[in-house]
Amino acid sequence: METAGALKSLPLHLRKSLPLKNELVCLSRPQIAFFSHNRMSISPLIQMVFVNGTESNQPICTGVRFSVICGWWHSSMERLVGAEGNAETNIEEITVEKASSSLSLTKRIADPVVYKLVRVEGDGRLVPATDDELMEVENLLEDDKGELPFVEEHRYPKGCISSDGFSSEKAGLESSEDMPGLSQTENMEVDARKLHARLEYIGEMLQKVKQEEKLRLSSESPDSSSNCMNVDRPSPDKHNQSPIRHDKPHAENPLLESDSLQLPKLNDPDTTQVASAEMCPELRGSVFGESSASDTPTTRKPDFFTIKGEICLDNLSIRELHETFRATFGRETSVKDKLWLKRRIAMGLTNSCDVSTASFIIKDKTLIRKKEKEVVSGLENSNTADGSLSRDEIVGATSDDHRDQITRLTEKSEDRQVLSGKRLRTSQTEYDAKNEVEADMKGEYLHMQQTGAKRVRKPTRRYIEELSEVETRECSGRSVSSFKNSDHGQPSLKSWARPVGTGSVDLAGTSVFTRQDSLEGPGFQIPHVSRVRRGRPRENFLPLMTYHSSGMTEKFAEKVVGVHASRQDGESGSNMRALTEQILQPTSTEAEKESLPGVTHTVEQQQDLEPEKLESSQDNSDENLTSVPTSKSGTRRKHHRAWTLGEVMKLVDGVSRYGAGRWSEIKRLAFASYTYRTSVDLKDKWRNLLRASLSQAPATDQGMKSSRKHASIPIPADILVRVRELAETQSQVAPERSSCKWAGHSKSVHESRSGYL
DNA sequence: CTTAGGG
DNA sequence: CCCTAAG
Repeated sequence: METAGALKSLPLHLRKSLPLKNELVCLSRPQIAFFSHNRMSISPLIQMVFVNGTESNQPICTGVRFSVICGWWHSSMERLVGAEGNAETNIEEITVEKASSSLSLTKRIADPVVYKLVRVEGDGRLVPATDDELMEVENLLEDDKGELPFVEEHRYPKGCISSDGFSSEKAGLESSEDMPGLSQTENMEVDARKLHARLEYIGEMLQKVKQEEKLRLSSESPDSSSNCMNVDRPSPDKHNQSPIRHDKPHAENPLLESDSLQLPKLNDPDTTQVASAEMCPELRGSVFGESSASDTPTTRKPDFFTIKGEICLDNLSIRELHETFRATFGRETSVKDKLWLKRRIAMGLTNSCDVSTASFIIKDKTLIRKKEKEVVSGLENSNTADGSLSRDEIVGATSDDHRDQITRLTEKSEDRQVLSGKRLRTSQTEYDAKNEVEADMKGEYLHMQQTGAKRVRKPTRRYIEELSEVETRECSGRSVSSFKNSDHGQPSLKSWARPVGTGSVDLAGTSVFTRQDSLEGPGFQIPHVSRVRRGRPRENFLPLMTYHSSGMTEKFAEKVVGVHASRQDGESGSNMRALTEQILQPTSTEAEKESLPGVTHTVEQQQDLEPEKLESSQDNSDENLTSVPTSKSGTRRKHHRAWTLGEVMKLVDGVSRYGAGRWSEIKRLAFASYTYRTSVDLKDKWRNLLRASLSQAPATDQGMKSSRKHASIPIPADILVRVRELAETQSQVAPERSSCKWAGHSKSVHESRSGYL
């Protein structure tokens, strides 16, 4: 249902939505598109689908399947996916024999291509990408936007990409620059015009939205909402074949869409108010003030829309931002993060990825940087007078340098403070840490010189103890909020309104949260949907989580469980850890639920190489349950994944080939296809195997191998034997490593050592 | 980041 | 599996 709707309503001009322009060659013919991107972090499940939005509501989806090959993005491009309006129906797959077949398709597809990011489910259904996925892609693309030339809307089928046509080599990427196409200037002019048109359009949209909101606030008349969005845009670019036009018919009734779409209620006043109130207190005024001043809803121009062509995103409420977003990109968003929205819109409007600023006033397609004007003047000046965008800005130098520069120089602006605050803070802490380390090292060095002893492994400090330390430090000190934000670039997160500990943690729930409140104040936040903006998706936001729960967990543990004192005691540690997990559990679950409505978000990547038939079934079965590599949802414990026989054999094989201890190599070479087995896992498993083989050594060839109660995989004796043999071999080859290792288990280390010496 | 080891 | 210390 939703899927179909989303697909149908696809007049989405998503091209603006994704800063793909640098990386994505988007042709009028749908068959050519590629991701010339040297990144691999996007889940292979994310695919680009080009949709030709015809007025007849019969979109034709043409998809390019992207896959990760050798860690590079590579469009395998062997097929198009055609879809009738209803995405529920099975999608017939049309194999395309490269360039020639395009003709038939092109006939039907004359309109500009718009595209939408979707996932293709296992059964072939197209599911609109979640905003998370979108963000993922965006973040990716933002990262190295500078690497590629701006290639846009070539008219040539030349780009028809064979799977090896654009290898992942950078040389391949650069070649895109040489692609025949529009001259850059021409291209940009066109683009500028489009932008202009869009801008005006958006202005009016916003007006309408405002009016509508007022109407809605004053009288809950339902028909007003349906009317008000009928925008009669005086298209200013009649001479221009702007794609906007094609968006128009669909954009006429966005409200209807918004109701039917999967997106969370835009109309929910609670959402809006809460969000605006909590995230940007300074904006409350605009929200409320506007509602009170709603007497002439007909023609009065909203405050924020001061001059034609100038939009101040800063003053917009979430809802308005949503509308703006939709007007800009032609699609909905459920993201409630204002900063994000503003950035995205700004990106779309300025056609630039460089919206590092935090003040979003868009004028004439350029971002007005409030306080940075002087500083970045060079950059600003590079914008040509006619509003076309300078290449520098688009393809600009390394974005990070740039950004940092800006950031450092402008720490005054209120808004920006968060952003720069983060940066400064990190660098500060880094600095501190470095110093500390240095001091540490010095101390240790001295110590070593004095004693001349070997470096001794410090007694492991369990993490739970560290947490308690953190807490005490926190109690005495301060700077809680800063820490909280330290890992997400976005200052304003969704605040966690509802109590987390609903179900399972009832006991703890109350005391826990009151306590937390007393520590942190009401702004207790949990980074449940937070995105790590840069870098690969991380799985360890555990530090964050544990941080949040640190205070409570420990106290709770002490009080309720009665584990007392003796932090060194292992049991206490594990208990608390269990508690931690228990408490954290509902949180992440909730988070998942919230941001992935209805879609089975299988994070597990679909392997190109099917691991092995032995475990393939098993893989599929618990694929959904397994780990949580997504950047959000955090790290729950990895779902225990039983080692299959095949894996064990592979491991043994790997050890025999590369030697025990070369876990990373084994992982790389033998376990490349098993994403879920880390080198550490291998090591652990080997250890266990070793142990098993030892314990069974005396009584080998018995049938007892399977008699283990919960041995998920009864390791065949022969394998164990082989393990033992291997172990011995290894020990001979590399004695110090393995001999001590397993000799130490049964015998005293001393003994084995002497034997070796 | 990788390895080793303890839990 | 998870976590940490040590290279």
